[in-house]
Amino acid sequence: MTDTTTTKPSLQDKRSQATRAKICRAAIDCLDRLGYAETTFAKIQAKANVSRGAITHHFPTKQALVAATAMQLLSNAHGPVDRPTSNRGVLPVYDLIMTSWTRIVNSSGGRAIVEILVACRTDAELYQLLEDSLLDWDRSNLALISQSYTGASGDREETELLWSIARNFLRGLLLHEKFVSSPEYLTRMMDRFARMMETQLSIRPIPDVENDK
Amino acid sequence: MTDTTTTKPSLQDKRSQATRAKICRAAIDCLDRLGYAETTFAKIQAKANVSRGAITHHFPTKQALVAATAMQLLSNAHGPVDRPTSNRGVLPVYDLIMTSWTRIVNSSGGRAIVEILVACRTDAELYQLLEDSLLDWDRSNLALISQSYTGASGDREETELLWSIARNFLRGLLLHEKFVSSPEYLTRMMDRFARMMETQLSIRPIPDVENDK
DNA sequence: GTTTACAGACCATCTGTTCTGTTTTTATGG
DNA sequence: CCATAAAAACAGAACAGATGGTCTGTAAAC
Repeated sequence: MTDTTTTKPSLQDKRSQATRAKICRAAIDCLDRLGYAETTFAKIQAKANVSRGAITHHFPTKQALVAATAMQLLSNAHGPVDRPTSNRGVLPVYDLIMTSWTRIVNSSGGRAIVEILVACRTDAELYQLLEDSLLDWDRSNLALISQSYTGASGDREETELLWSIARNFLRGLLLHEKFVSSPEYLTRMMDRFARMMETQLSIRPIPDVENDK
Repeated sequence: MTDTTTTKPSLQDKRSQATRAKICRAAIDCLDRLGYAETTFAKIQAKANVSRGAITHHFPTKQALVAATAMQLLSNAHGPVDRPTSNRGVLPVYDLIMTSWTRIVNSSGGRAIVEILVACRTDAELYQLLEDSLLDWDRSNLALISQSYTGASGDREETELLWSIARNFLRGLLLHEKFVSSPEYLTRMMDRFARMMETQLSIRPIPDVENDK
């Protein structure tokens, strides 16, 4: 469909991708505010200011639309791991956890992703569309982390396990957020978890850049 | 509605609560297998073998039905904390985590609860019905834990924070379960997390039962 | 005989999808 | 360069099916 060989960003493709992006952006907002079930064609249409026909033209089915939205979200979700806020060096473990929460998980996109993950559990069609992509993202995300961080044992799987644990905790926290007794309690939970992770995970010492093989 | 003063379990009340229980049981099954949105009156009706009228008689709205189901589920969700499998003494921390996963969170009821929690985030009416009950459950659950376990500092809030972290991790794990690369990886995650918790949480030493004040 | 538990028809509304036009872009050919 | 046909992007009406909620009727319990 879209030419991946970087030959020509033809006018038609540009227009097409523009509305496609508008639709996905509206979908993210709906998923965040309304949840998967209430994220309907009508709502997206109204939010994105596009016609019904435009949506159905680009996405044959609701699952296809959500799947496309998920893929776009995932590419943005490598965030604080990919580029630490300080331009040189790697984020301390404590800040990594905190930033992942505020910038990634507890954001509009992060909440949308959780809605999609939950939907995948019971929507077979959506699951099938996303299975491979999500497994790939998971792998690359873990690989990215183990480039900059390491567990006490130095084992790579150890690092990946710890980061998986952190991610799952943050996602679970999203479900609990509305039922936390006070906002400060949530802050303390985050702090306690981040301090616990500090004892298990640390920044990987400089890998001697020039002779890495 | 139901007489809480334990005066008379009248025949009518018994019949009423029987169908009510049948409906809730069917709702749990639907929530687990189909998710909140697809948990419809028709599906519940078919699964529970009751008439449409019976459902609407007991539960005026879908949110009321799900809220009632949630309350019933919560009372069962104190599980391994309440009664350890070994008849005397308290479960080791490692086993507490493992049992909570297999018996509570990753069970039909546990998955149903997560569906409800997710729905609460975007369904204002459902949230309102459950807000107080869920906060109460949270408090009593944390209180129960800090009776049998304690963190390194001995501080009660420390214990509660750690257990909250564990619960949120387990719930997050539920969302990730379908996208884990292999079942063994999930086992290793559980093991790694449980071992990490072992270093932070421990069984509270005998509280000298007679003079506790 | 009055209240409660249940039964089932009824309905307005919404949802995903399909289908038929219309406009814009692109490819073609002179 | 322009004319023109084909294809793609978009617009919006139409529709079948499902869903939550209401309403009337019936049997059981009190």
